[in-house]
Amino acid sequence: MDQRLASHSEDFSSWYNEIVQRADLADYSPVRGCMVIKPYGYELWEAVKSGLDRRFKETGHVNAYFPLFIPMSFLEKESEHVEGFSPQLAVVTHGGGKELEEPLVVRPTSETIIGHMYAQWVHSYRDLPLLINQWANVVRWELRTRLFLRTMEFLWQEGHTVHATYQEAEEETRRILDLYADFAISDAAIPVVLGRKSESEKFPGALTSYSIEAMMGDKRALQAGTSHNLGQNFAKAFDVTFLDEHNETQYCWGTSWGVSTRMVGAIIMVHGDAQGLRLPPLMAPVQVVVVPIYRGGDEKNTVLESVAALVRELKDAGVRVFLDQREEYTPGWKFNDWEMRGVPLRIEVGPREVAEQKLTCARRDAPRGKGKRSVLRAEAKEEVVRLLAEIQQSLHDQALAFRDSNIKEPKDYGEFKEIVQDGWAYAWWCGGTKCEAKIQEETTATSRCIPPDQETGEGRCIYCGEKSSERAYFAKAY
RNA sequence: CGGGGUGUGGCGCAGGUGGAAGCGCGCGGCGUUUGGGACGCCGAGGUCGUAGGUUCAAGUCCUAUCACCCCGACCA
Repeated sequence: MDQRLASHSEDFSSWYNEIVQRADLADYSPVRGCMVIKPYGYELWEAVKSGLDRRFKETGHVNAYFPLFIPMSFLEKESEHVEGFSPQLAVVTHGGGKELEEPLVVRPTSETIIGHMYAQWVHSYRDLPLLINQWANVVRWELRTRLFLRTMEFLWQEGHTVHATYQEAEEETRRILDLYADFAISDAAIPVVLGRKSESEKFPGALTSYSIEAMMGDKRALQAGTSHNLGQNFAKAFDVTFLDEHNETQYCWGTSWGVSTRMVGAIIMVHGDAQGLRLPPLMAPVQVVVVPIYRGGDEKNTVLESVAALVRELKDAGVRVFLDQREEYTPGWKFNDWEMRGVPLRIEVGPREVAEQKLTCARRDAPRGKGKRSVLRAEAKEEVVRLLAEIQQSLHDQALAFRDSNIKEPKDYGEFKEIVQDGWAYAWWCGGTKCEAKIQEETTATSRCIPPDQETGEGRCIYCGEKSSERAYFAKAY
């Protein structure tokens, strides 16, 4: 096998496809567009899950599970929703050897079936808010797929809440958006921008959609999470009503929000470099790999003994550490292998280290060959914990610097067109669907989101020149 | 669905004008090795995407078909 990886800077797309497979994250399935998530990749997903799940619980949400199959008629109850999703539906028409009276849709998202249940569960303002999340798989018949970024079946969480007022629903939508951003930034070390989606980019059936957007290593944008204010659309379609304090029947106000296995793709594409993955310590299945180095049998015993104590000590400190004792590979081979798998910190222990009571630590976030340093054995625990925190921060800072240096504010449309060929544009925009469609047609870039709380002001739409009160990010997106 | 490309051991590939299926990596065994992708010897592994056709003879030529990948449109 050619041991070099496709060029990160020149062929990002191939680099991504190769690294996903070579780092053992996922594999292609026999079914087009689907993927097999391998243990190392699944551990990454589990890190995403636990980071989010903890935050959901802290904000009062509980988990539940709704069925995979949804009666076709449910989808049809909300017109924008069915229009948006019908091209992407997988439909079961037969079961038990017979044609079904009503086809069952394999859920592309669960607003409808959850709306149906909520109609039965909610009666009084005292039942509100209802804050439920589910971890599930969904299916969308995508035309063009890519491991983790867009597969026909993917794993995600979908939160579905109902509230007594518009205000509460809007607050929930924004709370979750902030929660997503906090997870992305603090845990995944991905600096995201957040904001409102344009009319054409919003979720089918929503009043308002918000998203977090991240810049990948090739400067394209990736929507890494969405939060929708559904208004009363689904409540009206499914008759989700409650009696308020004045004994009057009201429709509930709903939200829904999701983050998927795509987040794993984002982690790969934001942090990866020419050598392979670079995982933020908080996400990394293996935070520290220990590579023992020895020649003869005597050395081996001494080194392994020393290393065993080190591993125990780090484990006790709560560090996810792996001892690479494989006999069939040389240390050099292991260095490359673990660099490709993105392990944040590598510790090399040979006779030299044992004799000097030291460790050699190599940071994955530093340029290749530059991150080695010597650490006193006695200070191993403290140093490792400190280094991991430093690496977490450094990966974030590198991604932030990269992102910010590739976002530019165009003065005119000519400049805009150039900017979005290789970066993001932050530009005044009238918000018009026509302008956006034209921009997409001429540049293939789309609006990513309109940040809230932007400095107020007035400008001219980058495309049509009309007076505009808001700016939006525009970029080519995945 | 439009445009481009590729199908040959597990992976990456080579196989002008038809004439006994090869190379590298990986894999198994034995031995020597081990501080940035070690080496030697032996060995296993392929109905050349599929179906037709031309021919004494097809990986190679013709026809059809399928799959996958890349670039767009749909999308988390």
